[in-house]
Amino acid sequence: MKRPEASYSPAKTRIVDAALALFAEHGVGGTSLQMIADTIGVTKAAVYHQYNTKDEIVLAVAQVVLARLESAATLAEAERSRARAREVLIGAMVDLAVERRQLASVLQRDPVMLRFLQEHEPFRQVMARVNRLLMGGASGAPARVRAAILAAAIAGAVVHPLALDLDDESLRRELLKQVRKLFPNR
Amino acid sequence: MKRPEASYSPAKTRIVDAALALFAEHGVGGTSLQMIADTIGVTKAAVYHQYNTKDEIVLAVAQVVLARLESAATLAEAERSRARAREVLIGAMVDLAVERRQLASVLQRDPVMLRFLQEHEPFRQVMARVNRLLMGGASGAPARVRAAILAAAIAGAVVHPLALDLDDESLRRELLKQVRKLFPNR
DNA sequence: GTCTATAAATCGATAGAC
DNA sequence: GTCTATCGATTTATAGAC
Repeated sequence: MKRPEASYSPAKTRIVDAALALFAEHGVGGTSLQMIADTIGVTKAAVYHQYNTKDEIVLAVAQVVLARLESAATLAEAERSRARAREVLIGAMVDLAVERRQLASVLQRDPVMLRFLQEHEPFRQVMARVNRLLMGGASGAPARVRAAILAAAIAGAVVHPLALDLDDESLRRELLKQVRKLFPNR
Repeated sequence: MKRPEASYSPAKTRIVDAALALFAEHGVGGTSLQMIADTIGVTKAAVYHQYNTKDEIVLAVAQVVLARLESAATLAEAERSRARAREVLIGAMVDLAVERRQLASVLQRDPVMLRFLQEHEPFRQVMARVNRLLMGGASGAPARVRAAILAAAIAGAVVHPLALDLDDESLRRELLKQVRKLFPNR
């Protein structure tokens, strides 16, 4: 990922925030620069002054989203056992997903964003680290499917209609509790 | 949902098939009628002769996708116990998701499609039946979160990068096995 | 940083011939 | 059913003033 030099100007921050909200609602492909400009109350030209292309905005949004995931991965990798590492990462992923529900949604569900993550090497590396941690040392079909379920469940459940009217704390607790059932050893 | 009268002409079938594939790759919002026309080798006007608006195409795709889910729900509702009904539905959902992976993906993950499902009453009714079956009679936070996890995990895991190179049978078996762990009583 | 103005391409959608 | 041709709106993107 990018260095911590990723300090954004107020203008850029407003653009990224607006883009994230719009991406969550209309999808990346269904969000135009005009919509972003209207949301923050400026013209398209002002947006283009900060980001030269739409792809750069998608990139910036992806960076914000993945930065927290990466720091969670780094924290998890510092644990002594693989089981502890996985536990820490899952906890962080649940916290992140619940705290900013639409953020997780955009990251792991939007088709355009998923393509972006696969095509940009820095993102792929973060996802590879996360996947390795979730699989906990194994590499067979059970571990792969379990990791896929974990990632999909966390990102998907928080924006499911059934979870919409749950308060954050209830959702966080239940999600963490039930997701732990997926592991055999307890 | 619509009556079984939903028999499509060859032309309409080609359009819906192409649209489904493109929706999965670029998202609904990122797919134009030109892209659909190019994929099946005709002009936009030919597409418009079958469907008067883009929304009608999205509707047709949603109908194809939800028709199988609805028949699975009907089958499940015929079971005697709620536990059996849930079991049957989950089995059908896993089969459906694995068999046509991108189909499940588009249905439950695309932001535009999700909006569509919420705004059209017939779709909402099917989803309400599915959710009721997944919750198995309960209505509290645990049941809600469990149902949300189930739906998100099944639809999301089948298109997760870690599951891409698994053959259908392995994926189906593991997914079903692990998803069952979410239930306390066994 | 933000604006007006505009270019060039593409969007969804329609008319009418075959 | 499919085509050519076109409309008006919207898209990404740029030039240049303030």
